Amino acid sequence: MLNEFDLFKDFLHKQRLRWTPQRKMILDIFLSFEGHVQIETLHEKIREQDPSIGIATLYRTLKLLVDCELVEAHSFQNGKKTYERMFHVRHHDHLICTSCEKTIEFEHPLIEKYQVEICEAHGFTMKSHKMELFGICDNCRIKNNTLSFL
Amino acid sequence: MLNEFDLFKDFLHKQRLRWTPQRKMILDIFLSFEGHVQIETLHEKIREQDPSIGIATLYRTLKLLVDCELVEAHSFQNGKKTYERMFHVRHHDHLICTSCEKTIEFEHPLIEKYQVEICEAHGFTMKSHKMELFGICDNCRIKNNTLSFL
DNA sequence: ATTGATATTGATAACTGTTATCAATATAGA
DNA sequence: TCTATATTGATAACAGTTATCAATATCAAT
Repeated sequence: MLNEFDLFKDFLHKQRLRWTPQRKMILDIFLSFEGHVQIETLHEKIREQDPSIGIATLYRTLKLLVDCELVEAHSFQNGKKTYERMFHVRHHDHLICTSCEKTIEFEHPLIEKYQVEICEAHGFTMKSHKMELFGICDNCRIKNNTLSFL
Repeated sequence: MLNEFDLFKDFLHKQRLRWTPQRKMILDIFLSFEGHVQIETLHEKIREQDPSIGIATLYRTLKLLVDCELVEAHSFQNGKKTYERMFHVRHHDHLICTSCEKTIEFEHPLIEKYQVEICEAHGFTMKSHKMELFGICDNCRIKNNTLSFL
């Protein structure tokens, strides 16, 4: 059974790149997080373990991990990128309460199917997708109704 | 019938901010584009009409337009933001090429229907949603295949 | 129309996240 | 062990964006 380390090693080997302690440590620490991770968060954790590792190496290694498709990069409004594990993780979407920020994860096979169809119809090869539904959850709705009498 | 200019004026007035020729011109030029517009594109067009307008004013005005919900800001991998008209525009989702960043807008009524169902099933009242499909467009796929023979 | 408080402007310095440069060092195949 | 070369950390450079500031424009009150 393949794991991320073997996949990364293979990838490096095929590209005639090298397996180094720094790359091992960065992958190790990256995998210790779940969901979207920021460079800053990774950098802090890495410094704890070994302050001698430079920030450039972190960026370089993440780029390699993206190249070998173990990791996906996302951009957000504040200009910072986040990195997300892509291997051995089941895809899911998010339902987000705009009032209390509670999030629920869900999957919907039919929606996934249509997404692929849409991509194909436009000549795209789909790599990933992101769907976020924003609304008001039961709790908040009831709370708001109650408060509106005040 | 309200238009963008009136809405923006109202918004500024309520916030005790001022209606200026620069703000008018920037909104005017922004509306002359469709879909996603980059700061750079706007800046070029503005310089044609009035080279004295500074880039800072452009950024400031766009921020105001986002605040009053006439415009939505998006971030992409290359670190640049794009701005999208949000008023008098039918809701749509995005298909984004991760290679050349081309975006295509689409709608899918069935997906919208399922989204509502999912929200209801979790006791949410849906307010809005965002769906982005990431992939490789035809052009980039062909280009990459060709280059891989070199 | 004039006034005056203050919001806005353009120029540009500063800032932030990321990438490129480079000399010293580490890696891995022979 | 040896050697070609990939990698490293420090830091300069870079790009997009935001903050600063003195001069100017706006607009409500007069």
